[in-house]
Amino acid sequence: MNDLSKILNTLNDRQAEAVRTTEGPLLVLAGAGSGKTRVITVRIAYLIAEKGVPPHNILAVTFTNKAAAEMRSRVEEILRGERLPSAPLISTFHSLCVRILRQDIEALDEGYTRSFTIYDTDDSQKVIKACIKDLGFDEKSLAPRAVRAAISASKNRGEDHEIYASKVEYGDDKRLKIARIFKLYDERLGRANALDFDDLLLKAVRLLKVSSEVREKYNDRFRYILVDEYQDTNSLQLSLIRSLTEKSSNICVVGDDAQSIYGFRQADIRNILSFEEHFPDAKVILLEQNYRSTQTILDAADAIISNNREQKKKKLWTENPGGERIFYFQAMDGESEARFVVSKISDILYSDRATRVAVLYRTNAQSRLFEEALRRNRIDYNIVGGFSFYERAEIKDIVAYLKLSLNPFDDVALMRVINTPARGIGKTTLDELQRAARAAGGPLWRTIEAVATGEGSSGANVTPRAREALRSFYGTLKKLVEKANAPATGDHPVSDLVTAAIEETGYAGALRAEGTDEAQSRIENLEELVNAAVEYDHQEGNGLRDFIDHAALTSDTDKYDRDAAVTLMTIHAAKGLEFPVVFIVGLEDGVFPHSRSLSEPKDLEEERRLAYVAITRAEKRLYISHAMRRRTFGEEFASEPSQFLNELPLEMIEDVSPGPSWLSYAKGGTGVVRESIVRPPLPPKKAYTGKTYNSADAIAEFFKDRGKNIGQKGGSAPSGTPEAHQTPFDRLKAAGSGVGPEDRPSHAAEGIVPGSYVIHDRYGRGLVLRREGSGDSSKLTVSFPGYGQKKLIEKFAGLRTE
DNA sequence: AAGTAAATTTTTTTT
DNA sequence: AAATTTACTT
Repeated sequence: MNDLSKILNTLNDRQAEAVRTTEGPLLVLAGAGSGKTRVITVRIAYLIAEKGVPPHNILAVTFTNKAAAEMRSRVEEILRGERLPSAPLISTFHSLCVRILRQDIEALDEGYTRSFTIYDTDDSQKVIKACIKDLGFDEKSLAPRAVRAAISASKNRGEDHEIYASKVEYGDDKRLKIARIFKLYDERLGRANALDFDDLLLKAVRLLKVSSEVREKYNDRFRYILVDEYQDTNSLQLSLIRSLTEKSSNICVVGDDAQSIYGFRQADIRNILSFEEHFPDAKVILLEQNYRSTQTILDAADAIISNNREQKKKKLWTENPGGERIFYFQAMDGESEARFVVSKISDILYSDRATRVAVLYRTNAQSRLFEEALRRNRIDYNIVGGFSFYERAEIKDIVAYLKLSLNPFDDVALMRVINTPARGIGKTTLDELQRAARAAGGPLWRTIEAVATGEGSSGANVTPRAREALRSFYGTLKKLVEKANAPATGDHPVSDLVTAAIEETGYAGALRAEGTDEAQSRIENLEELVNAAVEYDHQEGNGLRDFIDHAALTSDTDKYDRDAAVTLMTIHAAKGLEFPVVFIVGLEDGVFPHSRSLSEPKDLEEERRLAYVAITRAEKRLYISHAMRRRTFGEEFASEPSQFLNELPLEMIEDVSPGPSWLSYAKGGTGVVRESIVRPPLPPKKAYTGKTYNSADAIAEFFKDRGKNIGQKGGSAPSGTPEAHQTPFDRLKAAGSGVGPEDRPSHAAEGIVPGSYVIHDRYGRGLVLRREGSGDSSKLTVSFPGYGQKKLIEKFAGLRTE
């Protein structure tokens, strides 16, 4: 009996069926922790070893490099010892498209050549910014960022600028402008022989549509296709898959609609829900047995997700024991939350050095507090996301030189390095060059060439000094271009080219001359880049182009070290991973769920799925925490517990907060009245300026206020919410404004403190952010979803509390 | 043209 | 609070 059949025997019936169903369309609906990756990897091995499918006929597509790398190594593990004639292609959607386009983009006949450049988000935004400026539009009303997002969304729906323009409604001035920017942007990208991230998909899809020859070629090549995380595919990705499966229809997709969390990238959950319509005669297999988590954790996840309307009913079950309850911690502020998490991590690592812990947050910005706390305690950690190696300025500079050496028409790269290091080519000169290039309708490089060589008319009027500087820059770059394009016989290794870009451009020289610590660390980073190139030369050695593509398409997520004891990352980045111990932090309304998701029920459901993903990462133990106050943009705000907390059954939560907490309130309402229930109202934000309850003064203040409230007889319960029928959420919310249900004042006005909600006749429900003044002249700043922040005179606004 | 001070912005989530 | 962009000197 060989290894593979041994492995097959360890699979459950459903999993084995998914592996053995190799022909025709197959949808595997795989719940969290149901052994999805195992099924995919064993299936690939099965196709090769059992069915005799040549490996290069197999394509597996993932969303992230991390997932692709993981899959590759696990397939290798299973097939260890087998001698294979070729390797299956396991790739992300984006690298697959790059691969196709590098081969065949010329068949698209849109003027692009195989040496096209890839623009990252940053590059695109620069082009868009320039477009806005050149069209004479106002940057205030048309933020480059927002325009980029609109264009990207359009492209991900498979719509180019013409379709976008055709959908603009009459009189919609803003979209009309965006349509014009969109058009100009695409023209400029075309002229620079550049594709943005979205174009990679868009053009590949179009190429397969336009050229039956190319389509046939890849249909013949990829006879067995697998797609991971299918619930996250968008319409472009669906088109791509459909084009590639015209002949074989051996398409296996794996996913979980409950884990669809990329709607913001136009992922369309209907792709997985309608798979059987898109691919007739599809077979569907459900994987519902969870091997990862305790029953408690699954129950918690189920409790959250069952608040969603849109979902395919699935019931996860496990043979694992019930396990511990979920630990809950309420922190005073973000810092104390981080201290709690780190002290727990410290305990956990002390008792079991081999365990792995993850801290999961909604946004990257939240990582800082945890990093600081971990560093203070000298605990090593691994952070995923945020700033990646390839995003560092010095790395991007050198990569820009390298990109230019392959495609000098890349205007963005050219502008990036033309005066980096400083060569005396200033703003005046650059403006003039850009103007001239635009007038000539050609790339910047041509204009510079004309100025530097004196051949032809550049149309640019530059000072003699600038001309001299340009001549020298032109010479430097020209040499780099020649080196990169040297014939294969005298081939330069990539590392040589990288070194040349660092040294011969004067880049390293300028840094050394600086002599600061920062410059030193930049030099070290560049050394690391050279090391990466040396490594690359040893391993793959597919030339400079591949190296640069790799840099463009690699996010830091594949730097993820699966053996690290402590990992910090966003919930998005954690998808597909599992950890014995998980901390979900920042469970506050506005943070998680994110404030931008509160107004649309659709968005809120996606946040809920995100919560589901977060919870189901945990194997044995789960901590959830939130802070009462949090600093954002340097200002401190009162924050409320996340509504998701209220969706958890209280009996499965264990409170480990030091004093009374929201949870005590919530539980108190179920019959147990604790003495410590009464808390002071949260003072208006102003009273805090600079102070925290850590300082002695503030603690004194705390007790002073506390004394006032104890024994105070509360008024009637808020209208429409009889106490007996309060939901846990209502109870928590009452606590959220620092006012227990018993203590709520009868007059609405006095209940309006920052952090509480009010109802306005016109704007509806809003969150009170700030209160200024008192009595008749008091003003409130209230944030109304859909209307923004409003400043209201309390006396005239006619506000009601809930 | 380059360096400094002041003003403005930043936080979803990712290839 | 930190980082980035713009406006002002030299």
